[in-house]
Amino acid sequence: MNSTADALHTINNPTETGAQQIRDAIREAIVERRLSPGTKLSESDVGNLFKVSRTLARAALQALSYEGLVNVEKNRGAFVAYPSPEEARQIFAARRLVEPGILSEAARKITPSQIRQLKELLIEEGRLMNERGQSARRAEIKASGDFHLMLASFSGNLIMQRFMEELIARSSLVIALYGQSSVSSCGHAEHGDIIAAIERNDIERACHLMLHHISHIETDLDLRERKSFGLKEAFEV
Amino acid sequence: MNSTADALHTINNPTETGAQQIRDAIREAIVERRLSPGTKLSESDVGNLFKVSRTLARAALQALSYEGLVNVEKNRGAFVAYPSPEEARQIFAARRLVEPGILSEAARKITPSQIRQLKELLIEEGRLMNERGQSARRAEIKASGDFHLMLASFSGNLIMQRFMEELIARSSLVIALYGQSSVSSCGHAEHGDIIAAIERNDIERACHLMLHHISHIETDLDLRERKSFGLKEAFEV
DNA sequence: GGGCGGTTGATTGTATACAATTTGGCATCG
DNA sequence: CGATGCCAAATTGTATACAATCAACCGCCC
Repeated sequence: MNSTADALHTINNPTETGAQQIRDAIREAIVERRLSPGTKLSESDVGNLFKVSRTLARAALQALSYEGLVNVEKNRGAFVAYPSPEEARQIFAARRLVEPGILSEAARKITPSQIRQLKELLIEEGRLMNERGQSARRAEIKASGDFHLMLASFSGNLIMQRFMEELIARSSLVIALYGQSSVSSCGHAEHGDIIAAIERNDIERACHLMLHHISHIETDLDLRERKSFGLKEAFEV
Repeated sequence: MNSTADALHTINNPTETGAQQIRDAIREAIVERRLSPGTKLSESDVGNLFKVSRTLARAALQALSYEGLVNVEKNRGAFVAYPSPEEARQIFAARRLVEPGILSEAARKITPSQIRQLKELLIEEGRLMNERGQSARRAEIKASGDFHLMLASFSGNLIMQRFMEELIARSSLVIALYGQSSVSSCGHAEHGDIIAAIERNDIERACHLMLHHISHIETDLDLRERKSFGLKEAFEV
């Protein structure tokens, strides 16, 4: 769709072995919320869906479990992760812990061209915000995350970049589960403020804004233990 | 060996499927430097060694590649990771970025019992430092890393804990490759200073010490580009 | 009628078999 | 004698087959 954002995901090996393509496809489906948390991903089904053997399906699911997007339970199967409120809190705590540092590093070495890329992403994000439809909503979610990912890539640290990719993907899952308003919208303005602070080289301020931004996202969640998990209990009560 | 430290690694599922045991065994071998960076890990060999099929061997190697301890090259095989100087720098940059935050969080909620655990680990570390022999050296390396891992576990954030495990393991690889003096020794005193700072609740100071500690470890590396990697260039010049 | 145990079906765990790709050597040719 | 191209061995990529485990259902016994 937008080549600038997709470029962020081109950190893999040039040649992708089948399993990785499947992994990427499923991850995208999870992050874009086409697959609901808790959904069972049976190896056979995945294999049939992608026209490959269980071997590759299994490998893809294993890979996703390392990223925390899928839980595989021994002898039970793989399920789209269903983060507990506690897990959700830890994900955002982790983001508060690392994102200021990433932002500082990125801001320190950022080029005008890169600032322009950030602004383009911001515009794209705004455009999608005003569009209607599921597909636009998905793209908006993705663009919103890509802002943080782009900063991570500008930091020049591949390890932190990979970690951020994991955190952003898991955040998306959490928002899908516990998000209340269709709110990621309010994040848009904050992204703009952060860019502005970076541009005038006010790193301190940018970090401050980033922390608030992350907390705002988290505040908008309803993290009460509504574990409908055991659906039996829903009828027992 | 020492149950306190081993407890740190018991964050996995209670039931381990074969591949995970193999993964753990190989990881231990890499981290303890019984396997040199660059060593080829053929699927058949690994399978024969552990008396399992290639399927499980392959799964274990895949898992290790997600942790950055093994590189799998398409159609070429798996090799113990051979971090470039640039990768090494990024690993330590990542540690400087996250460890102060982890330390702050851990110090904030630490209990007297946990402080005692840290001290015990420190004593164990000192004991091993004065012993002779390869086996003691390995245990010392492990104990040194366990100090950081224990702090991460005390932070109460499983996500950061897992990330730290990856960083510590990869640090060990880097030290194996680029370490000069048999130096992790000097780290011992610094660990003690950090504990002391935590104990008198001087978090600011503890973080400061931690940053210096990490930098000291990195300073002791010889990160010059001796990439015999592209061996062509060795003759072109 | 309700709890209990075995049995069946489905799903995962593991091993083996086959296909594709790479690597090194050998023969051939310039 | 050196370079090039092809062939064979070895290794990885993928699919299939078999074993083990789990879940649900049914019948049985209390």
